[in-house]
Amino acid sequence: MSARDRTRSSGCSDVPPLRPSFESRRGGSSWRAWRSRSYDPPRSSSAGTLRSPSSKARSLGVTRRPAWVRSRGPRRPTASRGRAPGPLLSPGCASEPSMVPEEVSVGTPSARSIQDRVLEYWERSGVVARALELPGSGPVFRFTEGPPTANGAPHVGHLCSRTFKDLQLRYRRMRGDRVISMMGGWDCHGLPVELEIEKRHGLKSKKEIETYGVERFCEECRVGTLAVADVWREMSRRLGYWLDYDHAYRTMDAPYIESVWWSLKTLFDRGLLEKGHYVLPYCPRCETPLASHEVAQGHREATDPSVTVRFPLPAAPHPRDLLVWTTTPWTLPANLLVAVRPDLEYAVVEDDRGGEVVLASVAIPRYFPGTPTVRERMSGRALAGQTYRPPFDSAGPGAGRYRIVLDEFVTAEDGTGIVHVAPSFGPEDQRVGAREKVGVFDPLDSRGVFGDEVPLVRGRFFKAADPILTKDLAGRDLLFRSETVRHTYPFCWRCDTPLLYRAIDSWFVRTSRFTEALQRNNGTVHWVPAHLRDGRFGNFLTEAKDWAVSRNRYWGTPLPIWVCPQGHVTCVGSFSELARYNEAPLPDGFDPHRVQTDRIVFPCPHCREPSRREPYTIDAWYDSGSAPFAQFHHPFEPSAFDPKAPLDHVAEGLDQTRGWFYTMLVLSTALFDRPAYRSSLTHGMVLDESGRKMSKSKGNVLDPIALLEKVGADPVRWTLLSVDFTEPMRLGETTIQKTAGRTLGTLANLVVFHRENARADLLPPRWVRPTPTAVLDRWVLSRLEGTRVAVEAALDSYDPRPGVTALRGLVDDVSTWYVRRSRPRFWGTTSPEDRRAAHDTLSYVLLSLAGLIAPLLPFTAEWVHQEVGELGFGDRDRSVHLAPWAGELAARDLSLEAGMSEVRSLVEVGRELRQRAEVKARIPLEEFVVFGDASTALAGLGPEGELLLVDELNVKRLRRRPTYRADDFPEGEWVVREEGGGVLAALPRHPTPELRAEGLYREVARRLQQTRKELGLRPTDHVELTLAARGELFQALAPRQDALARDLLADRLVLEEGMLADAADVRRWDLDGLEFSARLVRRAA
RNA sequence: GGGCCCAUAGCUUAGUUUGGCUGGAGCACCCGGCUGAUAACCGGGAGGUCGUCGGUUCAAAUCCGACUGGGCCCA
Repeated sequence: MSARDRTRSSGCSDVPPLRPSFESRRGGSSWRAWRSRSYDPPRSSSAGTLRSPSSKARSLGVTRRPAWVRSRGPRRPTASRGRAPGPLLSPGCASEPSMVPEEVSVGTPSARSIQDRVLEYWERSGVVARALELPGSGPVFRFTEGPPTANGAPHVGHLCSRTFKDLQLRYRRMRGDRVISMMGGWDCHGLPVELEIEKRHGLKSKKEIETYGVERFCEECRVGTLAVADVWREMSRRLGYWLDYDHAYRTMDAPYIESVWWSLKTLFDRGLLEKGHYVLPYCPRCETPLASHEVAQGHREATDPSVTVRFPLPAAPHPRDLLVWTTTPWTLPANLLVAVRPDLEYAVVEDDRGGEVVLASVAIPRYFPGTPTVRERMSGRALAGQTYRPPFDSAGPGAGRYRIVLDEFVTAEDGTGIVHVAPSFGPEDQRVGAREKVGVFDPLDSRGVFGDEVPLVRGRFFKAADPILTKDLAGRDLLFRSETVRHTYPFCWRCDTPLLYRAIDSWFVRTSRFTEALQRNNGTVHWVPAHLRDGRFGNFLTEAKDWAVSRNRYWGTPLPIWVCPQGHVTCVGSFSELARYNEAPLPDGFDPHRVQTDRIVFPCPHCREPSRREPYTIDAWYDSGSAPFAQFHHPFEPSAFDPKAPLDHVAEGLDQTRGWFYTMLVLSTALFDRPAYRSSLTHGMVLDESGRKMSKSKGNVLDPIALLEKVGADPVRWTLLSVDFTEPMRLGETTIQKTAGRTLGTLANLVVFHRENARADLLPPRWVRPTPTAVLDRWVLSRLEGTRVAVEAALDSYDPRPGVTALRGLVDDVSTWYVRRSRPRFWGTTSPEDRRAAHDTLSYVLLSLAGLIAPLLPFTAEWVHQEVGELGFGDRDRSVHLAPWAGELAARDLSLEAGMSEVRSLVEVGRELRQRAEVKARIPLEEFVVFGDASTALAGLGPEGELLLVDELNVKRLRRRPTYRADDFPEGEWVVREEGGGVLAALPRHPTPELRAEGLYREVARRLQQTRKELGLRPTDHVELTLAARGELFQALAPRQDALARDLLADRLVLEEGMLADAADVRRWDLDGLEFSARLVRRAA
């Protein structure tokens, strides 16, 4: 099935209205039926979201406000208990005391249990597939999943890139963009796969592979390549990374390869694909050259020999030797020339055995401690042309060999300023050798082993030859100095074998011919972080070297180039073209991989002599760089691919600047003359918690699936979004708990609060925009809208961090101010209308918030959406991830937000004053006085603002005064807070006796409530209470017996002066010296 | 040797583009409060040479330069 078919088959016509409309579901039996459906217990036992209520837990919810208890309807049974719901009361009956045994959901579910429940819902209801099939009606958003190597296990770094990719995909889907495409992808070719198979069969070289059988080998590669695909899918599932894995593209599929062939042919036709014989990094184990971006992945610290060798000058009047420095003694048998820098000064220095040595003047201190005798000084130019005796005679005589030549590449920063040139083993060496026409000499075979030309080390691996050669030089008195050096040396990025540079036949993409176009195209890319564009990545482009794309290997896209004995080159760009050249149809089910393709020998279109395929495969990075078009089998099938349109977004780790980001840019520039992507997000490496790189040898590798399993996906996501992801970041359980726990925990608590309070009498959730009047409501909605704007701007600009900061602030404000200040409203202490308003506002805020966090925290968002929206995880069409992105959510009122900030800072001032006056919060004070500007700012919020302050500070009234006069607030009676040279606010030092009594009453009531709770009483249980107190406490309680009886649901209350005699059921308290005791028993029903 | 980036409290960070009120948060810590979000919530406190030095400026975490430490890349 083609991608196009997939898009068409989405069955979009039956997609329901996206925004769940509560109104349309209200009323009548459908509402009730829908609700009861929501009680269906989760099927999976692990999906229990809510802890089983313990006996203690069930007893919570004791009340001191009977009115509230009476107004409260039946609670929902806990889902985890799986019981059928009790009879549902209509809203009209809700004011009657419930006859249904109450069960209380206690505690806030963990991120883990939320995740389990949500995953279960998504999978049961097919939400993922539905989201991926959303047709979209907006602009096209182009995306390509960078194909991971399908046989390497994912690591935690992949969690990072996938979090960023997923949030864009979710956001764009919610915006209604047509996302092209969400296909998963697998990078199936190349050394990683081959290595795996080699290991499995103990194959150690290409020769052994050939013996084993190339066809068998490739077949095993094919089968083995997706061995860990399931691990990747499981990681994605747990992370909530939604991608179409059922239709993932695979770089080994014939249509994919055909597209790659098309691109190679296009490059070939444009003269950008050519064969050359150049010095390349070469892996002797894999027996193939590598590209520079592959080498860049494998530099490592290593210890190597550092030898300085005498190259005698036979023509000199005295014994005189050139001093030549190298860290690769094994290249010395291949030496053909020595190079010096023309304008550099060289010196002839007396050595300690009466001879002379030649080296750069600046290098003398490196080799001679004191002040050696310098016999002569000359420029490098003057040395040129002299011949020397090579350290080994392996290469034999040849025209122009063993001369001193001039070249600017020589420096004297290290070594002696005299460089040995082995044209087969270094890029500069090759250039110089070619210029001097001395030919090449390469004594190594394809496995890096010395052959007969160097008997001393015949059969030795090149690295193993170093000590033998060095020892031999020493024996012949040619070793001037022998040390070791620690430096970075390249190793094969897959098999960890030390690489060597050697001249070899290879096919090249002539990247160096279009570096300007690469830079131009890169210049249009929106990079996050921005500095990469002109910094690291930009610099890399200016130095782009030709790309060696051919590999002397087996399992890969075969290079579609056939050559005849006359040297005519035919590049084949499609399967049908191949059949045409071959003058016969291709076999059914043609597999373009090596064995079948290698068999095809066709008559050369120029001379009819047999053309055979160049026996190379290509760099797997070329495969992945082709993904944007090859996943669509472009240009062979009509598809959503547009040659003119770059991808809108890519996101990967920093290492991919050299990898996928680079090869995509090269190919898009060469093929389509445009950038490959409009925006690119790059994240740093993920380190362990102590900041070390994760590595197997250190044993600090975090398994991504285990991590998700343990702490949950959203905490991981939130952590990655909260830290500076552009730099290396530490990640581990502790970090995640610390970083993500707060916001996610608070949000979950808000939802639970909403369930336990706002929804208590079956007020339906509020999906539509409320029209608030209360100042708190207007304020929180304004904050919500501000947050929406910030999140949207952040996601639009591909850097989610400002949005994350804004969301964190909103959650904090809703919890610590809106809900806290609105609590009495929620339990109906104010008025039914106000209660409704608070409920509507909170449910609207939470539902809207669910939408805003949906791209970032898909699990939490779904849970909030389902819980607050009372959807019960029942309706597959009403996932938050099928809902559209919100437009304007509420009116923004910046002066209101500023005024509220003023109130909140005044509250802090008031609390500070209370603390200084040493009056507990529970004891009311007469008034709070505010002066000057603060007073004016407060006035802007009107009486409601004052009320917030009065309530929060537990004072009887607020007084606003334009100025402070010391006489009015004597120090003995007032505490004041100064600020900016004036007095900001004042608070009485002492409560009035009446207020103190009121406070004492509340102290006692609170402790008795606690006792109710401890005795396991339910909120509706009535009690009998006997209470005894002395002195001031008795005086405070005596006039408040009715209130106490009401608050505690005490049908009988006896208050005595004195203390109750000790007994098992008598409790005593001591309030700072004021004692009281009580007997509280449950009244028989 | 060249280039890019990072450095704010014990930890994670906002503020740096566009210089300006005593540099904000959260976690952890200490003290206190609340007890119908409770293995939660709230307040207060302590904790900062904004890596170091120098420059520009009336004014620098913010702009410029050098250095130190760390990360990455190239050679």
